[in-house]
Amino acid sequence: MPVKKKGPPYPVETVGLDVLEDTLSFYIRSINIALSRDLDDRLEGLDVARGTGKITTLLLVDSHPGIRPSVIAQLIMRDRSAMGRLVDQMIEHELITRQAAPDDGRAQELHITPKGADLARKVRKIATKQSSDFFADVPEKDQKRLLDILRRVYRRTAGLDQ
Amino acid sequence: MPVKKKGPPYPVETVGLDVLEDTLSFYIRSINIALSRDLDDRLEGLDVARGTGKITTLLLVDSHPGIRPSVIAQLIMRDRSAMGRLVDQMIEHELITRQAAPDDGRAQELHITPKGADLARKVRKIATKQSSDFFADVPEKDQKRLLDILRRVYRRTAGLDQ
DNA sequence: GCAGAATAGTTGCGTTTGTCCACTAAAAGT
DNA sequence: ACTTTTAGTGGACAAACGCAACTATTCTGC
Repeated sequence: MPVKKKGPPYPVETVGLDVLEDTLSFYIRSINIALSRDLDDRLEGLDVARGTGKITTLLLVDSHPGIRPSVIAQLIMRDRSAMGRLVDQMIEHELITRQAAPDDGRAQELHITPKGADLARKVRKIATKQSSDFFADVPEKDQKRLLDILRRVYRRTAGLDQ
Repeated sequence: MPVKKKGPPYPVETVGLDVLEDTLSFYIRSINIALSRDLDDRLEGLDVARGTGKITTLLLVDSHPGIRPSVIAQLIMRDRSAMGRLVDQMIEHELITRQAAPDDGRAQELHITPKGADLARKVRKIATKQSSDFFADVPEKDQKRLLDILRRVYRRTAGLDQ
């Protein structure tokens, strides 16, 4: 007579995910969590940690001198108040500077500092490496495909197209 | 002589995303934000709102009677304390119940309540609909492909394979 | 040139969320 | 028996985000 094994009624490996099994959003959400953790680890101590929007901001300011907070806000899908706080932080860390836009009294222009430019260089390396590490065992072709699809979805969602 | 137009130095539609342009993680993160918001809207008032892990928990408990908190925790990539609080909440809302596992004094078994089962039905509809709505303009074939790829990445990340 | 609408940014507030750590109890390993 | 591992709990803490209200500036239409 077979002995009834102990242990959870549903061992993790065997649990079906119900309808979520076929739901893109579930995977996106989950992978996002893992991705964020992994990235945070790699950014250890780089005063750009918890890099939800800091990274994008840093890179954008670096490659688009004078870019405005509200533009970045839209790209990273945050509201202006959240963006403002982000900018405050980064100024505090001396990564960027803020000045009034010469031609529009309401707006600001952001610029990178030397320290910020330095960090941007490092971050670029880290970000690309993490992305390729993380998806390393996905065949090259699929990665490209994935990238294309997601880019399109993103652009539409962020209101960049049409 | 062309008049210098006013407006941001870099209009949103034209901003390049620097290296992030080709970084899967960036898109995943961004799409995740949009996806979460959209889902929250659709769950308006369904006391499973802010559905980071609630939805998965609800569906899993519904389809796997007696499943253990720690198993769910691993699937949704949370630590046990976060999971515990989640369970508390859901019990509060009378969606699930908690009882000691008969064969293991440390463990618990979760079961769905009628109210929870009801909600699960609704949530299943909503979750699948949102996922297909959101990715509606991605060709069917790509969706399948995307799903396959992401599922594999997820399973590996959650430690379900190997 | 003026009134009203729209836009950029700031601030306060509240809420949520999650992580870290320490602790208890039970089970498994040796 | 002794030690290690696993399941779950509870507290403290921090960070992040969104909403709403408010100011200042610019734009639109008349």
